[in-house]
Amino acid sequence: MAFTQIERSPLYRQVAEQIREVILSGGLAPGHNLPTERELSETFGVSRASIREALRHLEAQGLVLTNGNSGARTVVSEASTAHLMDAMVQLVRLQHVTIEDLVDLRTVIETAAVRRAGERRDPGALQEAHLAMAVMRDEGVGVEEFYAADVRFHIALVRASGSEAMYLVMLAVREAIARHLLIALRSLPDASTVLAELTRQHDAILAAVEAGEGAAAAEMLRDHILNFYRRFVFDAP
Amino acid sequence: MAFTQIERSPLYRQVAEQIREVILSGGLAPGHNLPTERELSETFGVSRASIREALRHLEAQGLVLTNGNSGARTVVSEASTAHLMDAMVQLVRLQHVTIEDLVDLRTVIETAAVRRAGERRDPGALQEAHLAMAVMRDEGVGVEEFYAADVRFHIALVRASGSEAMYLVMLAVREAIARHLLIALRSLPDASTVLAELTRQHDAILAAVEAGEGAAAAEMLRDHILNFYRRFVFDAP
DNA sequence: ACGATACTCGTGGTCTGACAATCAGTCAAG
DNA sequence: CTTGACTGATTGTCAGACCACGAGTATCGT
Repeated sequence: MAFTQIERSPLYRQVAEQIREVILSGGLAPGHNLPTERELSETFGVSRASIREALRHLEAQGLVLTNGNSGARTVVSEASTAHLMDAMVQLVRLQHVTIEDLVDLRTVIETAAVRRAGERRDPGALQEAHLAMAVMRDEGVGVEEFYAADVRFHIALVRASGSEAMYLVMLAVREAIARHLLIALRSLPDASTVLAELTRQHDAILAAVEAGEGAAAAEMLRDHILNFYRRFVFDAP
Repeated sequence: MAFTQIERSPLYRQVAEQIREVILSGGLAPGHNLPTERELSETFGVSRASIREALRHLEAQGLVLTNGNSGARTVVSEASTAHLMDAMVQLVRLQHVTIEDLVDLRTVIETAAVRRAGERRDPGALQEAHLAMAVMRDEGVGVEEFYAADVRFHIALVRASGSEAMYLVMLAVREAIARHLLIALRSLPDASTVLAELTRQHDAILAAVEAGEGAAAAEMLRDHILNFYRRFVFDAP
């Protein structure tokens, strides 16, 4: 008695699974061409239609990418964070995760990152933060530009922590939050004074990081984030 | 001079995008049947092959799901975290993120979560943690079972924080780490003493949370995680 | 009247063969 | 040396067909 349930999965899924495994195991390096659809069709012994469905599956997972044009080979994709961000955005839009939760998570990750950034003082990433500050300091800056610079600033801080994982999750979280944040910023009555205040806080945080005072920077950052959301986002649905 | 790149996207992508947007906007509730492929083919004015490729795309994104068997309708999926986890696992396997980074992120999130859990003391989630502890306390428990219970324990702690976002990211991070952790556990020379030590630490952490001493729990948790990885994982590639 | 059996119909899964649009070469003409 | 046309290969798309399967529905024996 060692009978086991027969599992039936469609061909396209089996094909996708095999190709995925090869790519993840490094058997197919990023940037290289996949075999042509007709070749795959022959080697797997299934029709080209099934191969194509498998490729669409892999495409959605960000593992291969097609140029959209006819006549261009399908290629193994570079490791990309785009669909991680998509996945998170999706969960938010499906109401599985609330904005409050995301802001909470953002605060946790970002304060921890800033604390580390204070110890490392990565000049490259901090340089990027300074560039973003320059944009925000500009008097006549529009709300959209300011927001873009704000994201760059905060992302640069996390990147300065040296943790790729935190950086990734931050990207995803920011993307998921973006919509709400922009709405809040656009509906500000006296935008310029608020933006100036945010800029001052940014300045202080960045200075603390560069002085190696990570803990102080983290403290300011927490207030910076929480105050903003409490004042402008959560009350304005 | 305002030329913009001409964008050409295949039909299957346009179809997928439209359907995706409808689902995310709530126009198609989870659990409901999608129109049949032949109907979709007619309403979009494209062949069934293109419709199917679009469906494979959505399937990979976790938005729809097919029962695998023929003769079963395609259905709008419940919001699921599975492909968020997949996305993260993928990035790790493609060497875009190191295990050290993930452990770092895990520590940050988990300590923050425990701190909150100490304030809330969610009885349901803590009950789950106790159940996991019972398994780990069993003398004759195997390494695999212990690991599964360990994951349940830590996940329960994060869930007790009440933050869905942290819970999600923790799930993904744990999944991505799992492989390495299991290898480390399996290769332990004197497993039972190590497991007993881990269990004692778990006990102390859980007790601190239930006593409302979140900060103390967070401190112990940090040591618990970092010590383990330093001793058994990082040195044993 | 009622439970079991057989049948029909619609669905997704798969295949085939075809054609169009496009790209990467090659190669001759200016 | 550049330009343009030609060739072959590749992806994108289509129409039409068939199969396996599940859910009703009708039929039949009791």
